[in-house]
Amino acid sequence: MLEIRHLRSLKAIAETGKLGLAAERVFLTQSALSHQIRAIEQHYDITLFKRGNQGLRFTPAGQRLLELANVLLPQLEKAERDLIRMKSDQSGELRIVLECHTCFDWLTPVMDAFRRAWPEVEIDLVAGFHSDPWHLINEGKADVVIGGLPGDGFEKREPLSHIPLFKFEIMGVLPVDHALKNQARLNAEDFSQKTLITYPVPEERIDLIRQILKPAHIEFTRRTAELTIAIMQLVASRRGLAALPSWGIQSYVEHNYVLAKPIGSKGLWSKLYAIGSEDMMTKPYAKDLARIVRDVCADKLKGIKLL
Amino acid sequence: MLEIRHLRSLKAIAETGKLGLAAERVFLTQSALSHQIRAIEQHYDITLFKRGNQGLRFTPAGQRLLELANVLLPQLEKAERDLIRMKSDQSGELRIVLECHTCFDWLTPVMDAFRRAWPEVEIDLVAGFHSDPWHLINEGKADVVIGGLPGDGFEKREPLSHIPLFKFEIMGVLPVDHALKNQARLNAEDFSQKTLITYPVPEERIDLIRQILKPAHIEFTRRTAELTIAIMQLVASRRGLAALPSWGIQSYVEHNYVLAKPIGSKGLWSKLYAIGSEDMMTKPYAKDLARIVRDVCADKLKGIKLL
DNA sequence: AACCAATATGAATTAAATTCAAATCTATCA
DNA sequence: TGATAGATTTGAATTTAATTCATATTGGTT
Repeated sequence: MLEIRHLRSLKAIAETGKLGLAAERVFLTQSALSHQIRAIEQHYDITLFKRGNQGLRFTPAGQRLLELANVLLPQLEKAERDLIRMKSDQSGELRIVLECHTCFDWLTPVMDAFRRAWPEVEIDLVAGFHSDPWHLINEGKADVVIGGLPGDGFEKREPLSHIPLFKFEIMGVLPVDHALKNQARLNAEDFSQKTLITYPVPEERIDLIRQILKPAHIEFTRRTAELTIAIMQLVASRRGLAALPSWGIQSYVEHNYVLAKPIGSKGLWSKLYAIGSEDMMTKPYAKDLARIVRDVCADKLKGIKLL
Repeated sequence: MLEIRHLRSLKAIAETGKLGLAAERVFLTQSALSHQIRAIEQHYDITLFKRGNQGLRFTPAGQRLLELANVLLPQLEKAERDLIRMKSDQSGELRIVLECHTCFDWLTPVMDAFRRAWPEVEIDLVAGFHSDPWHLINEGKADVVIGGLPGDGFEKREPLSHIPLFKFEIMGVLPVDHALKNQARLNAEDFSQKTLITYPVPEERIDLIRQILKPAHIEFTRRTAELTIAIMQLVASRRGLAALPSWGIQSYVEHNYVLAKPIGSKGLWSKLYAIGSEDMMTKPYAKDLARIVRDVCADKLKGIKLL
C-alpha cells in the first residue's frame, strides 16, 4: 500500500509546506497529492497533516512517515548507484565551473554528498572567474558548467548537452527605509538613475541588466562588491540597490536588515542547468551530480522550483 | 520506478526460488511477477536473475536489490507498527465524572474544545450523582474524575494517578443586609446555629463542613438546593448562608445580590485534579484534557490559581 | 528428440493513479 | 459579520499502469 512514490511526496511536502508547491516538485498536480495523502491516511486510519490556509503541518504520525522517507530514500539511491557501478567502471573526473557567484553557498554540501556517493570520481571546482565558462568545456579545461544556458555563440562549438536543475527568483534588494518600501514590486524605472550594486562580472552576465534594464534603456550607475554580505551592507547603508537570488538574502530579510521585492510583473526568474559535453552528460555520475544538486537545493533553498 | 511492492516480490522470489511459488506468496500470478522483474531489469538495464528450469537464481545485481529489500522492509514495518501505536494513543473514550456540582459551569466549553482537538476520542459525562466517584474508575464505569483527591479509602483499590488542575477559594455567602456584612471574613463560629444551604451531597463532601465546622464542633442546620441560582435566592432572602466557589457567585456579588466573604484566616481553598487509572492518565488525550481544563478555566474563572 | 518444469510474452482486462473542474475550507481583514 | 484570498478536498472522467489469461518459449534431462 505505502509505496516509495508516497515517501517522495511526503518529502516534497515537508520541503515546501504546501501541497501545490510539493506537487510541482514531484511533477504531479496538487490534486494528485491530495488524493495520495488521503489514501495513506485512510489506509492507516490516522491523520498525517493538520490542514490550514497556510498549507500543511505534519502530525506526529506524519512526522513518523517523513522520518521513514528520510531514512529509506537515501538507502534506495545508494542501491541504485551500486547497480550502475556493477554495470561498468565509473571512475573519472568532474571539473565544475560555476557561472554565478551565489552558487558557492550550496556547492560545498553538494560536493560533499557527491564524494560520498562516487568516491572513485575526482570532483573539483575550477577556480577563478571566467567570462565565458561554457567555452572552458570545449577547451577541455572543465567538464560541467553550473549556470544558465549559453547564449547563441557565433563561433562553432562542440554541441553541449544539459540537465535542468531548478529555477529561482531574483529579488530586488532595498534598504528598509527606502522610498519604495511600501511598493509591492519593483519595475525597470525604479532603478533609473540609481546605483546598482553587483558582483564584479560583466553586465551581460547580470540578469537584471540583460533582461530588464537594457531593454528598457534605463540609465544607472554600477558599483561592485565581491561578497554577498558586502553588498548587503552597501544596500542597508543606502549606497544603492541590488538584485540577488531569493535564497541568498533570505536571512537578511528575516532579520529586517534589508527589504526584498519581486522584479517586474511576473518576477525575474533565472534557470540553472548542469551543462557539459554530450559524452560527459550521459555518464551516470554526471547525471547523478545533477540529481544531488536538485536534492540538496530542494532541501536547503527555500522558494526554488525544480525544473 | 522501483517500488516497495517490487521489493516484496524480490523477497518472495528469494524465499521460494521460483516465480510461481513466489507469486502465491504475494497473491499475484506468476505472469505478473515475470512482468514485474522484467520491468525492473529494463529500467536499470541490468540482469537480476539467471533463469533455468529449476527456477531463478540471483545475479550480483539481483542480490544487491534483495539486500535493499531486506533492509528497507523491516524499517517500513517498524514505522507501520509505530503508526498503529500512535493511533491507539489518539483514539479511545473518556468518561468524565464531576465531584462537584459547580464544575458544570465550565465543563461545557472544556468538552467543546476537547472534541475539536481529539475528534477520535469519545468524551462523555457520566450522569447522576455518585457518593464515591473515584470508585467508578475501579469499577470501569468512568475514566476520569474531576475533583479533589480521594480520601484514604480503607478498601484496596487500583492505584490512581492524578494531574493537578487548579485551586479556588470557597467563599461564605451572606445576604446583603446580614449582621456580619461589615466583617472582613467569616469564622467557624459565625455559622453556629445558622442554616447552611448546600447542594444535596453528603456532609463529608462539603469542604466547609469537613474542614471547618466539624473540627470546631459547630452546630448548624442544613438545607439543600439543586441549582446555584436557587441557593443564591435562598441566601438573598435570608433563609441561610452558603459556601461556594468564588467564580460561581461572582456575577451575583457584582450585582450586589449577595455578599461574599473569605472563610477562616487564610481563606478556604479547594484543589481540583483530574484523576484516573495510571494507564488512563498517561494517554496523551487524558493529559491534554487536563491542559484544556487549565487553559479554559484560567481564562474564564476569575481568582483561581493553577496548580 | 521428446518431455517436463519452469519462465516469457502479448493482448485483454482490471485496477489504480492522475487530472480536471468545481466545491469547500479557514484564517484574515475591513 | 461577511468578503476574500489562499489554500485543500472532492468526485467524475480520463489516463496510465499493473495484472491476468491464454499461450508460447526456454533450458535442462532422459
